[in-house]
Order: sequence, then structure tokens, then C-alpha cells
Amino acid sequence: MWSFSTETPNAGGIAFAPNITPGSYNEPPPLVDAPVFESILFPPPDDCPTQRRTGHSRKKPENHIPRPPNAFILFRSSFIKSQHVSTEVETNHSTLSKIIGLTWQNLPNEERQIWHAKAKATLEEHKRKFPQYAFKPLHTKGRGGGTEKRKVREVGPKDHKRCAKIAELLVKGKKGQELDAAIQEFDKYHVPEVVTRFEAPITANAFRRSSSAPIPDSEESKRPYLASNSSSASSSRSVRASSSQPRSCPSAPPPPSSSKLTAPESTQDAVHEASFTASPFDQYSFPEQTPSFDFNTFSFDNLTPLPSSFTCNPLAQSATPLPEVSFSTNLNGTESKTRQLSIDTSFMNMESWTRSSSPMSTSTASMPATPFDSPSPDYGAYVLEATSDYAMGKFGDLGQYPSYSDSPSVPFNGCEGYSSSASFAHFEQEPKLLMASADLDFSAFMNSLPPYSLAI
DNA sequence: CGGAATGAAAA
DNA sequence: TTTTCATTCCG
Repeated sequence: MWSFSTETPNAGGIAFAPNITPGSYNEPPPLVDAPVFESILFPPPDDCPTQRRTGHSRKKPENHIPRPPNAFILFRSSFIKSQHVSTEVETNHSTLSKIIGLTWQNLPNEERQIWHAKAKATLEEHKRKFPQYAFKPLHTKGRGGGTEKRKVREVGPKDHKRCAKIAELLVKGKKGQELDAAIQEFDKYHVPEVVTRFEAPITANAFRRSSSAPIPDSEESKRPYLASNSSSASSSRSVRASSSQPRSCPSAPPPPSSSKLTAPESTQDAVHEASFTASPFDQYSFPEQTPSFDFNTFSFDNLTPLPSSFTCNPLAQSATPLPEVSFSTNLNGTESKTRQLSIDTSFMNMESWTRSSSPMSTSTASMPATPFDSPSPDYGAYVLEATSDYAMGKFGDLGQYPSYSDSPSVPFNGCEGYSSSASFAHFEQEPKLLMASADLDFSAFMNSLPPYSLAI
């Protein structure tokens, strides 16, 4: 794309600073001929056809001279061209920009320095080629009788987890087909964070078109609860967690304390909380037989060391059949904190969750009456979905069951001081087992749930 | 055409 | 300090 000079930058007349012995210099290392024994993660291309952009039907003047690309743009361009991330993993370039941005930040300084040098060289050549060029940005922002404000950071991170994971794998050297396999494995258990308020309904087709969604395999998925779906409904067994996840997110904020509940530092969460001061559970009419589960009396603190799996049904004495809650943990080594919660909803009374009685009908007055463009029938299976800032997963799995998440993110009753939210997911087929994974404090997550959250 | 990233340069 | 625009291409 851009013509890089593959010769060493020193060849252009740049000399070493005097009185520095070759063995002592360390500040700006000779970029190219430095003996980099660690193989460069994303080596720049050797051949550069010097093509100037593809035939864009851009509304640029014929003689428009584009800006010289900066280091990141050069890196991104090369990254895209070399297809380190195959289209199997990601095709959307907005998401790719996220991934490449994260990769760029995690890149070793020496390697980033290479691209900065390339940007410098490109700039020099640009100046040589277009001596009269001057960057003249058009400030088309005049208050000319129009609605200003347009650059609102509206949409939250679509799936930062996945992007961070990809970037993490990239800087570890995984790319291409090797990356495909790793991400495929990741997608099997990863719960996409796509629940946002007031967004367009997530329909089945829309979700499949979603960029961050794993490509749906026509065959039956290997997701845990699907497998358990085919098994006997009465026995909800433990769900195997993904074998081992180092879970080291370099760029992610430090995880909150597992013992205490702190206020969310994210301003967006604060907005969420401020937007919904009223509890929707008071407005919505839940099924009358909605039982309650007292998490205050049920403690998970004695789960250390956690059993490999155990099942509890604290409401077994109740007349109505109730969801069975089973917890399973995988203790792979000492630092495995990934635990999973599965709820067997096979005996859910779906009749009581008709569309009319569902909170969705009241909370989405502005939504289209039939927000599902999928031709598949509407089973009307509304499932209470719960998330919290400390639980990294949530009930329901949009990856497996394309669901309509109309989530009025609301603070839970009786849980003040931190932000948690509830949402309602719609499943196009009757879910037998819902899953949630909590990577951090499972006990805090469970305690954050409202009593009726399990009374699905 | 907006988005999604980082960064250089102009306003 | 803030805005533009370099690259890329899908929706």
C-alpha cells in the first residue's frame, strides 16, 4: 500500500550519536538492524506496490492529496492486509479497529517503534513528493442552523471481552488459523455482552448478522446446555466450564473486590442507574405464584474449597415445581475462579409468562409490537435475565438462543451501593437450561439477585 | 456514509 | 483543547 523503505534508516544519513559505543546505546534502538531475537509479532510487508487507495467513489477533489498515515494507520493497514485475524473470527472493520487498537497498545514498545519509524519515513517521502502539501482540515462544524451534538458516545462496548481476548492472543503470537481455533473455543463459552437499553431489538437475523457473533454452525452446537437440553429434563447436571482460562486482561480495569460491593466506576453504569430510579418490579405484575428465594439466608461462603458440583433446591417443599439451581465449579489448578450457574427451567410454567403478562410489554411501549422478524414462532418464553457488575456472565446466552434483550437496566431492590441490572430475554425456543458464569465473586453475584429472579 | 481504532496537525 | 483525517469495508 505504502512504499516503505526496507533499507535501514541509518542508510539515509542518520548517524549514531557520537561517543556512544555500539554496545552501550539503548535509548532509540536502531530499528531495523537491531538484533531482535524475539520474533516480530507483526512484521511489516517487504513489498509495497505503492498503490494509492482503491477506487473509492469519494467526494474528494481530483487532486486531493491524502494525509500521510500515522504509525497506527500504517500498522492497521498492514495488519488487515496480512489477515492476521481471519474473516472467520471477525470481518467487521469497526470491530477490527477495536482489536487492532488493543493489539497496538499491548504491542512491545520496540515493535511499535518500528511503525513510528515507518510513519516518519512515510512522512518524509510525502513531503518530498508533495512539497506544497499542507493539512487543511475543514471545520464543518459551524453553528449553521442545525442540530449540533452528534458525536455522542451512545453505544457501549459491544463485546469488549471478545476483542480483548483476540488482542491478547495476538500479542501472544497466535494468529491465523491458530487464532481461529482459540477464538472458536472462546466463543463456545463466552456470553456476549450485547444487552443494552433502547437499542434496536436483537432479532435472530440481526444477531446472526452481528459482527461480533460467532459464525453460526448449521449443526448443533456444542454448548453445554444444549447438550443437557437433549438429556433428561429432570436431571440438571453440572455444566463443565471452559477448561482453563488464564483471564489476564491487561487493558481491562482491575476486577472489583470480591468481598465487598463497591460502587461502579463506570460512568455509563451510573447513567444506567440514574435513568431507572424506580424499580420495575413494582410496576410489573409477576405471576402470583412467584415464590421467593431468600439469598440472605442461603450462603455460599462455605464453598471453600468449592465442590466440583452440587445442586440445591431450597424451595423443594413448595407445592409448585420450581427451578432447580445447580452450581458447578471447575478447579483447574489454584487460580481457577470460573464458576458457572445453571438453572434447569424445564418445568417452567410458560403459560404464566405470556406476552401480555410479561414485563416486556410494559417496558417497551415504544418498541414495535412484534419485534421479532424471525419467521420462527414466538414461544413467549420470557426469562428473567440478571446481570451484575461483578458477574461477568448473565442468564441466557444470546449466542445460542438469539434473544431479544429488552433490558431496562434497573437497580435491584435491596441492593444499594452498587449497580446491578435485570433484563428480560426472549428465547425463540423454550429454554431448558440457562447459564450464567461468574468469573469473580459468585457469592456476590448470587446475593445481588432479587428474590424473584429465580422464580422464572 | 457512519463506525472503530490512534495519532499528527490545524483551528 | 478540540476537530479533522489518514486506512478499511461492512451494514
